[in-house]
Order: sequence, then structure tokens, then C-alpha cells
Amino acid sequence: MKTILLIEDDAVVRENTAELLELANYKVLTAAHGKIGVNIAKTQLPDLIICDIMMPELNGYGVLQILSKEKATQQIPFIFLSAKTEHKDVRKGMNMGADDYITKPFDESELFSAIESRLAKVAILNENIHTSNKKEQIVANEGELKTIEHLKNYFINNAEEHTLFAGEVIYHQGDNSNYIYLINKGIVKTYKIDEQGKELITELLKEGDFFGFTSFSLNIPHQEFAAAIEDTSTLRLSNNHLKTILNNNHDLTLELFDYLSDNVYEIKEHLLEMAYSSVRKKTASTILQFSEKIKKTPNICVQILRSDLASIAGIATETFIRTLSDFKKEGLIDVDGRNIKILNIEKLKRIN
Amino acid sequence: MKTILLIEDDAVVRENTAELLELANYKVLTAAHGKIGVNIAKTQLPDLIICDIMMPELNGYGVLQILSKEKATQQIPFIFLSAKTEHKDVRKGMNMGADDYITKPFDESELFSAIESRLAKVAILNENIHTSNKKEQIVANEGELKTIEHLKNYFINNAEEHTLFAGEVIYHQGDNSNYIYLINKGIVKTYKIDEQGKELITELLKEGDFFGFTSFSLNIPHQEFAAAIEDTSTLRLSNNHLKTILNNNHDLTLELFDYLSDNVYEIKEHLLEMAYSSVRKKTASTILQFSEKIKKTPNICVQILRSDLASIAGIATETFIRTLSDFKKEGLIDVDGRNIKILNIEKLKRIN
DNA sequence: CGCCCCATTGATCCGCTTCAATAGCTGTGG
DNA sequence: CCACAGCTATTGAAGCGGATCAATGGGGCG
Repeated sequence: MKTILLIEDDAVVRENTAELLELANYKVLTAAHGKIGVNIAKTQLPDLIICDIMMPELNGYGVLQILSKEKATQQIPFIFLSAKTEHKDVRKGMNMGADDYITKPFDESELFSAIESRLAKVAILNENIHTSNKKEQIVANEGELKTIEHLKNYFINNAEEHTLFAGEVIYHQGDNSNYIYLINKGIVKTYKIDEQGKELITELLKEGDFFGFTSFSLNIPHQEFAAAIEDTSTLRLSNNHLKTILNNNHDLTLELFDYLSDNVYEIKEHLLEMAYSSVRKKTASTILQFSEKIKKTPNICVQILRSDLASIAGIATETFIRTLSDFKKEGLIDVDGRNIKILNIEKLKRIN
Repeated sequence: MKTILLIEDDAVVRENTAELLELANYKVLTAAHGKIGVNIAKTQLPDLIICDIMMPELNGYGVLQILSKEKATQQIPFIFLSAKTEHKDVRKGMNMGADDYITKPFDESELFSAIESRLAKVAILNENIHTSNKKEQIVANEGELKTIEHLKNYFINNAEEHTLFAGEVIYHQGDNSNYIYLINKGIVKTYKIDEQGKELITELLKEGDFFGFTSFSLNIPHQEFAAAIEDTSTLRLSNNHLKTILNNNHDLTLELFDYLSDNVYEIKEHLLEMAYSSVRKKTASTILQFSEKIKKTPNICVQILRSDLASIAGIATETFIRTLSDFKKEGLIDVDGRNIKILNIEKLKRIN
């Protein structure tokens, strides 16, 4: 019988869910908050953990972080439980290494399918480890790249390094697309230029991000520009090379597909904001996004031109600066030269 | 030795390219415009055709159309040659059944790699036809779905039909995403709603389009709404079912990947316009896009609410209508009830 | 030390949204 | 078959938000 650890602060949800799981013939351990959860996880080593995100004492992210540091607990499948809220929270969790997540309220079928699929994955993984010592060697080649993390490793070992100075253009709109890039170090913007020469930044990319996808089967040239915002090192692999890899690694292909659709949603979010939001909102969410994304030091936007920030927001540089000044007067941020420090993150998020 | 037919009106380009190809040991036939090209193709049955898009007499699309109607010529690989121009033109060509395209100016390596890869595909195809009569039966199942067209057929035969009245919502933001949809008949919009309740249409989908992708490996809920604009029939297949199919059909997965990245570019284009274009431009390109996309009768926008059009453009309904009135006065369009008829398509495209 | 690029602030102007009122269309029920 | 309700299209007027042009201030790099 499989053991499941359920960490959830709301007693009602906790008990209902536990009951459900027991009916489904799992052994259930429960914890009312993160700290207890971590202790149980370490001592009992359950087969799977389901964990709420918003909790007092120690929240879900913290639990995941602690457990993923220890060898004994790091490979236990971890499923987040969250209210139907920001997509971003989810991605944050996934980036930290969660395996799946379920939104509250959920029905049984969702819950069980998530659990089963995660347990099944572990089973397959174990089997592979036991049966295939030979394969281990291939992992270093292109035989067995299951996840995007594997692909990143492959890039590090096999791709061509390409270093760029701040401001240098990586590709132009209309260039043939021959490479897929992974950022090794630095920040890159992809942008478009309209007929009047105004620049709009469509994506900001940092260490660990891929870019440069157009099409695998066709010779479609790039539809946008890419340039380094600061000194940057990229790893690039030819389109065809990557295609060969994908041909041998179906799971990876599906992961990349997900990566891309995630991307689509982010851009659509941007689209909505672009269409209807006030300059105040655009400004606020641009600095929030940038500081969150780049995160050298928390809550600070550093070393980026005002004009670049403005062209993420899609507004005039002067307007952007004016709004910054307003925010400063209102005590929401502090400006020190080129750096912007966020003082009141909550109020900034609530701006409309 | 393989024979290549080159159809190109510009004598310089034609001769240079022909020379290149001959050096590479192909037999080359040349034609100075579409009509000659079609004749040569029918009589000589080359192994591959390279054809310019913009030509006098009969343009590239026409050539492709004619040749794809005849059994003898329809399976000859067809590569378009085009100036580095609108992405859209390319997609148009691909939809009509071209196999690849090359942008001018090109270098030899591009040209040869395109040719080789197409010739290789044909070789594989032939081999399959000769060696595998058994497989033929499987094609009807889920064994061998190589292209998106195959997938569409599969949907028609296996997916659950779902009919909707105009205005009916297909899924809400926050809903769990369990299905992938193919539109059988009708028009669907996907849209987002901002905090003030304003609606922005992120995509318009018609017969033959897929939508509803979120993630294959995770339980990510929909991040937008989808609703029928007119009475619509969709075919839907569960996420897991599609995933199973993709697991068995790698080529199809790559095609879907391309389909999605194509999508990304379209949305980014929209983003740029949203950010910096005037209302006149937004209005013009909205009606152009809609009439082109929906194309019941050429150059007419029919049966769509003004408010829907305005929320593609991302502007107020009143502003949209006002701009329509202006266009009418300027003789660019004609308005008849809910219908909009485009009179001067060129001028409309040039609006800024 | 000086130049140049970038940040900042001011003033003006116009395009677009919003609110409001009216006209036109469509479908439903008596 | 007509009348009325409810929705959609259209036009008008007013007010404001943001772009643009222009000028000044500041900081880093050669």
C-alpha cells in the first residue's frame, strides 16, 4: 500500500481529502502546517507528498525547498495544492521542482489521476535505474534526454558557446533561423520594431531560458530581433541537431511543447495589459516583472535602460519616467541612479 | 540524376540558380513564368519543383494549385521561392500544400539542404509504400498519423462532437483543461477579461483550427475563455488521448510544435500593433484580418458584432464604429447593416 | 576634463475613452 | 401580423491621459 503525506492547514479540506484518499486505499499521513509536514516527510518517507501552498509557519515553497535539499526526500513526488489563482504561482512551484499541482476545489478524478500518474512515473524511473546500467553511458550523449533539465546539460556539454557584449544583436528579423539558444549567463531581449521605428520588447530572457524557436520542418526566418541587454554568454545548437535529438527523445519534445504553450500564455497576458491597462499599471507591472524575473537582488531593477523598460511596457520613455517619479513620491519605490528599489510590493501590485 | 524544374521570372536569379544547381549535378529545367512552368511540369515530370511566388501571367500559388489537382504532378515536392517578406504569404503557400520555401536572397547551403531534405522525404515515402501494405490498415487507427491533416481525419473519425450556439462559452478561465478541440464548423474566439471587465480577443479560430492546448504533463487550467461566435460544431478529444497519439507519432508532435510556434509569432505581431498603432491602423487591420481569416465571401466581414471586432482591435466599440464611418466616407469600405465590405484593400493596408 | 549618452522635468496638443442619447434591428408572444 | 422589449449600431459632446517636442541635469568613460 502506498503512503501519501498530506500537508494542508485548512482542517476541513485536510480531512475530506484524507478520507477520499483512504477510500482509494492509500495510507494517509496528515500535517496541519509546513513544519510538521517536513518532520513527517523526513521520518516516514512517504511515497508521495501533497502540499498546500498558502500556509502559516512554513509555506509550500519552503517545504519543497527543504525536502529537495535532502537526498532521502528529494525524489519523492511532490504535488502542490493551490487555489485557482495566478498561473505564475504555479510556474514558480514547478520551477522549484514540484511535479504537478492541483487546484482547489478539485474533484476526485483529478486528484487520483495526478497521484497515479506521478506514482507511475516513479515506478518507471526505478525500473530504468535497475535494469539499465548500460544506458547510463548514453545519458551523457543524446540517447536519453527526458526533461528540459537534461537538455540544458546537453547544451552545456555539446553546444557552441557564443559570447556577446551588452547591446549586441544576436539575430535580426528576417535572418534565417539556424540555431536554438540557451542562455548561459546574462539577459537577452527579443523585440519587434514597428513602422515608425518604435521598439517593443516581446520577451525578456535570462540564464537558463531557451529562445530562437521558429520551425523544425520549414525554413522560416526570424520574425523578431534578439539582442543582449548585458554582457551575455549563450550556448547554441543548430536547428537540425536539436531536431535529431528530439527525434530520439519524445518525452523531451512534449516538455518543450509545454514550455512553448506556457510562453503563449505569458504573451497573451502581456497582450491584455497592453490593450487596456493604464500607464500606471503598465509601469508597475513592468518593474515587478523585471525584478522578479531577473532577481539578482530581490526587489530591485538594476542595470537596464529606462527606454528598455518603457518598451516592455509599450509606452514612451518620458511617460515611464514620469510615472516612476510619481511612485517615488508615493513611497512605493526608491530610485538610485539607474536602479529601482521596490519598497511596497503589495501596493504596487494593486495599482490599477 | 535528379531533375529539377525552376520557375522564376527574373532572368538573373533564374540563371544564377540554374547554374548553381547544375554544378551540384542536378538536371535543370527552367521556365520564365507560371504557364510555361506548368506545361513543363506536366510533360517532363521533374523530381522537384522550385517556384517563385510573385510572377506575371500565373503566380506561384496558381502553379501549385494547378499541379496539385493532377495525379501525375501532385506528389512532386514543391518549394516556394519568395522575397523576405510577410510571414503570412508563406503560411498561405504551406496551407496550399507546398513542402518548403526559401527566401531570396539565399545561399547555396540553404538551397541544397532544402532540396535534399525534400528529395529524401520522397524516397522514404516511396519505400514505405512499397514495403508496407500491412501498415495501410493501421493508418486508419492511431498508428500512423504523420501530419496535422492526418490528425484532423483522426478527430473526425474518433473525437466526440460538441455543438454550440452562437455566444455559448466553451470553457472559462480557470476551468480544468481536459480537451483539445478541432473546429468542424463555425467560428470561435478565445479571449481574456481584464480587471475592469473589458474583453480582449486573443485569437479567432475557424473551421480546421485546433485550440485548447495548455499542457500535456501538467494539470494547468485554462488561462482564457473560449466561446462560439456563431453556431459551431467542434470535435474534442481528451488531453490524455491526444497524448497517447503523440507518443506514437513523433513527426506529428513536431508538426504541432511548429503550429504552436507559428501561433506565437502571430500573437506577438498583434502585441506590437496593440502597443503602438493608431486606432485607424488597428481598425483597418482588424477588418482585413477578419475578412481574410473567415473568408465566407471574399473581402467581406459578416455576422460579427461590432463589439467583438472592437475587442480584437483592443479599442472602445464607439471608437471602432466612428473609424468605420470615416473609412466609409473615404470610400475604403461599404457598410450594410452588420456587414462590412472592403472596397479598396490596398489603401486599407497602407493606413498608418 | 570634457563629451556624450541617458535621466528627468515642463508645456502643449491631440487622440481616444467615456457618458449619454437616439436610431435601427430582431425575435417573441399576444 | 403587429407591437413591444431588448439588444446593437450610431452619433454627439466633453474631458483627460499620454505622446511629443524641447530643454536641462547628471553620471560614466575615454
